[in-house]
Amino acid sequence: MFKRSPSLTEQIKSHIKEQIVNNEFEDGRIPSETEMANELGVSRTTIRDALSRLQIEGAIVRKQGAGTFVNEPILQIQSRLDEIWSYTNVLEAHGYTPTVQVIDVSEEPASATIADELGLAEGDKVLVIKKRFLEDDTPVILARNWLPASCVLESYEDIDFQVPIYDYLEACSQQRLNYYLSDIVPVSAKAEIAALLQVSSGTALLALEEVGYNENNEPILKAQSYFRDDLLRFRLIRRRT
Amino acid sequence: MFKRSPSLTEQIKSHIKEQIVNNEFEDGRIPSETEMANELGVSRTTIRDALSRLQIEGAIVRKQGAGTFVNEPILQIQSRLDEIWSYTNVLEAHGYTPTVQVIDVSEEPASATIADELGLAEGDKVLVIKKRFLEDDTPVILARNWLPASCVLESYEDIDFQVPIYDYLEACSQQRLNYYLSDIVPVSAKAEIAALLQVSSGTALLALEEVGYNENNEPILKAQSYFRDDLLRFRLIRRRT
DNA sequence: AAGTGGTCTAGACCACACT
DNA sequence: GTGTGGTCTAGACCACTTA
Repeated sequence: MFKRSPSLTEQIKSHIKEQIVNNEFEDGRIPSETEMANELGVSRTTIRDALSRLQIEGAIVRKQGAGTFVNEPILQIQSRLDEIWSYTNVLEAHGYTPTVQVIDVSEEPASATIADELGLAEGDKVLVIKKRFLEDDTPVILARNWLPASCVLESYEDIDFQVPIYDYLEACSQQRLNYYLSDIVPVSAKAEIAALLQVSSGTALLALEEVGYNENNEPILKAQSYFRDDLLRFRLIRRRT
Repeated sequence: MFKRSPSLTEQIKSHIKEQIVNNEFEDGRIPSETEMANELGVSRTTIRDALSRLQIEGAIVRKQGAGTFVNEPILQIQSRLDEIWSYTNVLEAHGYTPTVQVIDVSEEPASATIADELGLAEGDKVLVIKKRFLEDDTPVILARNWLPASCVLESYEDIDFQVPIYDYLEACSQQRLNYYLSDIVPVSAKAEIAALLQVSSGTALLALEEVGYNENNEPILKAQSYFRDDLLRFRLIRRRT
């Protein structure tokens, strides 16, 4: 029934996830681990691994002695702040069909702050990319990215900056963006930003100030993003630790 | 070397975590799974379970073929928004020794919004608790909680509301708070809130608007919190999914 | 080539929840 | 008591990194 690659566990995870979203389980109760293991012809360990991954995602809850259940409220959330990656995808998940505007691309010497955050020397060249995400001519997100010019292999005029920044990084350097460490900051829109987002000056906006790291935990990217709270709201699950 | 309870896995997790925080690993490299299994006299599965939990916390990274490593940048973060639970603990982690003020406790009929969010009928009694968290007479957090009066077993005048709200819930009802579903909202401080947090009106504040759920995914608590961004900043890790 | 983490099996016993 | 998820074992093979 299942092939070798991707892993059995991953295939079974997808299989169960599909049944969940199709609402195929009575009362949100998922069959017992032993039952599924027999049914699908794999060991219970494999089933358990698949369920563990779904549990981490928040799709299910397990209750010792009682059973495993679909986690309905959490499945409803469209934009979990800890899970967003591409802004385009976030907007699509909200039901928008977004467009991306590249406002400006320039090469600048690194300020002391940016040099410090990216592990560069002050004055080293950095590439600064400004973008705007809109839906129906209404701006929703404003983003600014800084990355070391040393990682840019080709002339940047030739490049399509509409692709997500991490795709660009992977393509033009040998770097792979692994995770962001983000500060969550409430701000009052200053004139420049207010104009670009078409809100009145002083409007409360949500901002992310973040540094992106590669797989060796080296900083490779700084980003600053502003979100219109009236059009896009982020959510989060806070679990007991 | 290890006892039966808590589980072997949990003991080994703590054991490794302790070695990590004490910086006992050369170059942040953790011994191989096989090595630790032999060393500690348990099966490799048990070691792997312990490491998996540390990985979920973000304390380590595993690289197939290479090894397991301490995740230094993530260990540095003091206030991860997805991990906070008690505000008192958050402030302590920031190096403060906070005090808690109970501003007001009252019983009110539920508005339509609150009734809807808590699964009550409009007009049902709810208990409203307002608190303020300070450090050295400087207010840092403002919190308001709504909970169904029906779950309050005793007269609320007798109760010490300084304890975290989830402790109170567990004590006075049979409910256990399992997780919050939180909206992250940037706001401009209105006069009343600005006064209580001692900031000027219009200051950008971070707010959480959340609903707390019990283990059966039933809403049992509504909360609204305001944070002074200049004194307390939340962080988050955004991983690739 | 050697060593690492990733996957998978088959089986055992325990702790807890239902009824 | 019966069935559930939680823990744990011993062993096998695979995929990948490193030297």
